[in-house]
Amino acid sequence: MRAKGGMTIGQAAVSSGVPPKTIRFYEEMGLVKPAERLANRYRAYDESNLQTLRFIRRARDLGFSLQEIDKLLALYRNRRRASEDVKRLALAHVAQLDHKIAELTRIRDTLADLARRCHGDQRPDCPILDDLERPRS
Amino acid sequence: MRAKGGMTIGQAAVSSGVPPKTIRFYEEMGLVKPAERLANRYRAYDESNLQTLRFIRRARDLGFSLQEIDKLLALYRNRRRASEDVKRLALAHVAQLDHKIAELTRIRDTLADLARRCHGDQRPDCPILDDLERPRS
DNA sequence: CCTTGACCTTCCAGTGGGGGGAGGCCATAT
DNA sequence: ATATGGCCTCCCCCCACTGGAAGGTCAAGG
Repeated sequence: MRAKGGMTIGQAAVSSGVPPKTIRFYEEMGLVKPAERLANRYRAYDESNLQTLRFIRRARDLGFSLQEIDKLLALYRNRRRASEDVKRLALAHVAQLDHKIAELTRIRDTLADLARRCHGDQRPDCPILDDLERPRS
Repeated sequence: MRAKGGMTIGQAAVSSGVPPKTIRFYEEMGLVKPAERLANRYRAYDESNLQTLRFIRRARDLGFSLQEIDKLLALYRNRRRASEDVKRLALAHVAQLDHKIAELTRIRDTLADLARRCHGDQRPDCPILDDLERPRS
């Protein structure tokens, strides 16, 4: 079954860190181009495909969306890219992250404060429920 | 159409901050009990329903999942609840938030560092793409 | 009386990023 | 010959909604 540099989807999954289901999903979404097929219809992957999958995996770990990754891949493959374009994408994502972190932190502090003021005993009085119940103007 | 304390789903939506679609969704999910119906099959809401919807809205704003809100609502309605139980739910959620914030912050710092080291000009060299390309052990 | 427009109703589909599992083919080891 | 296990496609599920289509209901205006 195995050609010289070829591997099945399972091998590619182990080697790239992207599960088989997810690889098929990326193919269906058009994020990666359809894999070559062996005579038995099994998908075949080589080092080049693997590199792409690892790239995607790392980008996902850094929180990029699949849309953003699509753009990153285009830049990655374009030898005449301007690093300016990559940097702009990255900084936009940093800004998104900052926004999300700020939002979660605000929520976290509010909730921690409410919890701090809650006795946490057998009595029913609870500032947390009081807050949830209180109508907002 | 309007009974004394009754309002339509649209009025309830404005007054609670929960959109009509979402109210129906909560009903279908069993998070709120099915609304009373008028003769014309329109859902009817009173102050009590409104209080529940505002409670849910606030809890969602604080990042609780619908499952968690279901538990919070049960505690809210139980006059013999122990504030301990509410506090435990809240602190578990704070812990989740802390975990998420730490993760996002780690990603943010990694990405900001890569972007800082990228020239961001017309040249193709880019530490960000270099990082994404690099195989992980 | 009729139309318009703003409501309301139900049902279906899609979002993002996959996971689980059915039912069937293929490859290898016993 | 058969038992495993990997691969194939296909469809459904998750979360928490959101949008849209098709149709019922109601008040106001001409």
